[in-house]
Amino acid sequence: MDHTDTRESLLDAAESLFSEHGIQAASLRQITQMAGANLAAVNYHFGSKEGLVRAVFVRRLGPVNEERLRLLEQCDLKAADALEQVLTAFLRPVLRMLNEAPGGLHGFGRLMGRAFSEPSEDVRKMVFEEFRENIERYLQAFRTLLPHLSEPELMWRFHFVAGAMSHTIGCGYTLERFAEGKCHAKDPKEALEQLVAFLSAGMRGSSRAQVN
Amino acid sequence: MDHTDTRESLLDAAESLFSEHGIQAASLRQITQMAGANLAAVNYHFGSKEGLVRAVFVRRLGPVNEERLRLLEQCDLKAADALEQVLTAFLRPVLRMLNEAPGGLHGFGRLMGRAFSEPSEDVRKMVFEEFRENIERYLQAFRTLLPHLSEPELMWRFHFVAGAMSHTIGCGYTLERFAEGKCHAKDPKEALEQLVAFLSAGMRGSSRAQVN
DNA sequence: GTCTATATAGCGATAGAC
DNA sequence: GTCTATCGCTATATAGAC
Repeated sequence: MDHTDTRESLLDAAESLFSEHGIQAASLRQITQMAGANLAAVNYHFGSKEGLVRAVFVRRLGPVNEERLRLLEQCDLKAADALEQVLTAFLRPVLRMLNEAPGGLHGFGRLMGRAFSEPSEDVRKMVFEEFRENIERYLQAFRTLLPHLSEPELMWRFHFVAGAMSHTIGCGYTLERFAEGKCHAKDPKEALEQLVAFLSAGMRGSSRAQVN
Repeated sequence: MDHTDTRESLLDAAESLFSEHGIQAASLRQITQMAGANLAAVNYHFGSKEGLVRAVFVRRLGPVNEERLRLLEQCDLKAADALEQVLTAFLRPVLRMLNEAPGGLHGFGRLMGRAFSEPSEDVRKMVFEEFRENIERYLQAFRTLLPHLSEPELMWRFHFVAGAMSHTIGCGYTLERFAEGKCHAKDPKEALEQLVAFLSAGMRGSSRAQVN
């Protein structure tokens, strides 16, 4: 079998099994069996299980984060709906990727939803680094659009944006379960519309709520 | 050692190690060693590792969810800040519990943040069931307060509320990392204020954002 | 109720033939 | 680049003495 074919088969199988069972629980034996490859192939191509994990994330997140930066540059920050434009630029690439990737929300989506809270320090660090440039550039855009927000408020609100996105991606099945057909968590257009409506209002909210 | 002491020690150790290493990766050997108990004690007291996992979640979530229902009943749904009151009733019990539990955000918080996206179907089902009554009662309150929202909009927005909460609880370290001291993710008062300000604005947002 | 000892099984990684 | 075979280790679970 060709070098590239085996590599890709291993990535496909790993993504699928990491998503379904978790990174820790998916064994190299299962992965290589599903990929139709030999057990030793993982260490040959990726050095270790850790290397395979990294490659699985980078393959999907690399293009998404590049597209995010491209779309952000195309936003008109002077427009009345600039906030909606920026949020859409942030959210659409990942929703599109999940819609196109095999397995979608039930594949890489579930894995992605767990990425930030993975027990493994190495995995979390890697995913965070993959997002660092996006975070800085988008924070700067929000700072420009919402100059009345204090710096901590800005950080918190971007954190909540990430939370809503992450939850939508990783826990869509929860919404489906209690919505009983009223919502379509797997429809990227519906998800994007609902996310942008909610998050733009949240970002624009007045600085302080009364909490007793 | 007394029956209750061993049981509680096992729950404490399990909570701590599940939080740090993940449910799958924390072994009964580590847990029983930390608890000062014998390896066989887990199977004696909880039947299996699965039974121990369930007991760890129920011990913390039971009281939180009861308090949520109690606080919801005390909300004045006719007040101008009714939405803020309801959101506070939903969020405060879990933030208080995390502040008081040993380890706080780095203990049960991290475990809690992963609960909805756990690979194990059994764990997810159990956690979801633990929340079912809360979800139904709070959805009803939001339905009353925001009658202009369509049913799917209501579901989506409650989903986003859960996402922001879950992310705040489980991924506080992410906020701390990129905020570089400007936010205090572990301060329950600050977290609650920021959450309520953002989420109440999001819930009140107009129905449809323009998405091109 | 708690202990030791062990049965049974799976894991990641690697050496070395082809 | 792919294979077989195996090393060294850890896991959950349980049987049976105390």
